Amino acid sequence: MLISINEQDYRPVYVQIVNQVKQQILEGNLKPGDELPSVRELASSLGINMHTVRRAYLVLRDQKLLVFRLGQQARVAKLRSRPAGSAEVAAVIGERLQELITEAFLLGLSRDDFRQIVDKQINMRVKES
Amino acid sequence: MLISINEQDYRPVYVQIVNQVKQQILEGNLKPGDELPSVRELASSLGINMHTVRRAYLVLRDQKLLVFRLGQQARVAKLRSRPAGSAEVAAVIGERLQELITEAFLLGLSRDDFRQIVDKQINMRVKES
DNA sequence: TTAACTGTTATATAAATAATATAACAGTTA
DNA sequence: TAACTGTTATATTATTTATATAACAGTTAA
Repeated sequence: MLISINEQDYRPVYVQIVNQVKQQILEGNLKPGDELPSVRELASSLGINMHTVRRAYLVLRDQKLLVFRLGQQARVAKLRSRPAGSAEVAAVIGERLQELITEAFLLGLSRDDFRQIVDKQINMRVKES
Repeated sequence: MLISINEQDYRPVYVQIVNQVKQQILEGNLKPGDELPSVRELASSLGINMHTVRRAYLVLRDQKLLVFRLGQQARVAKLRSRPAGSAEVAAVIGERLQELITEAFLLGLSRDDFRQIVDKQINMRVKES
């Protein structure tokens, strides 16, 4: 599994891991039931502490993306669709999107520039929606 | 000027201020040359320390969005267009967008859901692009 | 000139978060 | 049994965030 730490990234290491695992799941590189590398293994390959990896996994478990069984490695959870969210989810995403749009426009991008990037990113890595 | 601190927000207070000032500039509520509230004034109205506000202002100055003159309040800078960025800017925005898209899709949104939110947010508060 | 406001600088400290370090324990698997 | 899982506990370090005080220099208006 491809996970890497970017020293330049201002975000905590464990957050970077969380995001990358999510990405892998979305891309289909990690499918429901797949085992994740053990916390010790991933930690040693990244040159970081076991507990930092564990923290990332715990976040993912809280978000129902991973499941644990005692004595076994973490696995990707069955990704049940979450129809409940739609309205609230849209609100949350919308809010975060607004900040990115602000950023983009202040950096000189136009509406169409932005929409183009959206389309590119949407079609790039996503298996199916 | 409307600035508020959200205790629930996981981000540092100074980052929240930075984002909200950017938003105000983009919305046109703050125009080039406009004075910002003094660090002491904004701090006291938010119930936080002067230096926390100052830190936010310094970030905005580094990003060329504010200008300072000794003894005077911070002002909104002339927002010169930044044609230099386009390619790299698109890359940066695209990267950040990808994470948001990942998040959205894992929460059950469809491509069209997402595009719809984009359009809504793009047209909502932006004066002109 | 004074008074009251600016941002600036310096220093110190507190609080919270992030990351590491060790160690032992319980369950799983071969 | 041996070697691997995650789990729990505790302690420590490092970094970031935020606060607290105080003094200083420039601006502005009375």
